[in-house]
Amino acid sequence: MDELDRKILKVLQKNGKFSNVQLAEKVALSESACLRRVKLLEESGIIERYVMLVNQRAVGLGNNAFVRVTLDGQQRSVLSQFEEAIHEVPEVMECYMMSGEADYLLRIICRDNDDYIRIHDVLTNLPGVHRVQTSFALRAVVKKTEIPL
Amino acid sequence: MDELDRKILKVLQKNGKFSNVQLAEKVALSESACLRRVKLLEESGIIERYVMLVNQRAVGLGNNAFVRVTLDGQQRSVLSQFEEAIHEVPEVMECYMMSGEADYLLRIICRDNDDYIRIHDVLTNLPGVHRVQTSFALRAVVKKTEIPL
DNA sequence: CTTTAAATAGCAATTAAATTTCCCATCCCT
DNA sequence: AGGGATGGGAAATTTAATTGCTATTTAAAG
Repeated sequence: MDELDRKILKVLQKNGKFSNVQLAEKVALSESACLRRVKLLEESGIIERYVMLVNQRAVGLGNNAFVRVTLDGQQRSVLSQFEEAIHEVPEVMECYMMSGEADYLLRIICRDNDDYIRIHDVLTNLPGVHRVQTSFALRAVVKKTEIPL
Repeated sequence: MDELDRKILKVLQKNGKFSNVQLAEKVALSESACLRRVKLLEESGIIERYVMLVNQRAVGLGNNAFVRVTLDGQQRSVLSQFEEAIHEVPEVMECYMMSGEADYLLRIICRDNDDYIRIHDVLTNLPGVHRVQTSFALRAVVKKTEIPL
């Protein structure tokens, strides 16, 4: 990964729709060389995938809630049962196993209060869940997918 | 937004690289009709943008930390100064204004402990910052960009 | 330093594919 | 029945991906 690769990644992180031709121009490289590099980045797994981003607000899912989950215990079986189950909850956008107080931290999205109640209920009844505590986001100040290179 | 639009969004959220031809086939629609719908979704702002996702781990930024920030006060000027400044910190992937305890919750990415110390220092010295408390993610269990439709 | 080998860039031509446009048909709601 | 919205098909245009080869650069070894 040299400077050119970083340049390519930066451009594509901003706009994944650029054609190889456009990209080549932006990074000041020939088309063939540029394509070669992109392919390598894809194969190496540095480039994970290309996606389209939907505006949460525009589809009525503008509310973000952070949920701290504590489990009944920390045995491997309890954890993996919970983790398997959490994958199936579509409103969970992120789920991290945490150090400190709670066992997991989730970001979930919801339409409104009633919707949250429904999801809260789902979470509460997931296997191994002991306690869930929620904090609501009032506003998203920063929301990026571009990682600094 | 009817069922067809949702179908289109679902497909494109999974893979933003599909050509209109491929997409049309997947959602069982003619190319022209499909293109028309995508254009409308783009213009309406429901489709926000297309991006390439980099594998955090693969570039050495595999650590996620959650930082709760409390400010000196809640006057509009304090908030907006902080918010403006936080935009300039590249390691901050998400920043939400929160209800409850802390004023803001951030997700930041870092290389390692030393890197975190550096970033912590940056955050601490942002305008208006009173206190920062960090929790580390030990592992990412779920990390999605697809919102349920 | 100089030589050599490997890696990477550039160029150009080919091949293939996708976007866009236009018009007509159809469906649906009032 | 009428009008608005949406779908289908196909042609025309534009654009991009891919390839093979040569030149150049880089890095390592002598």
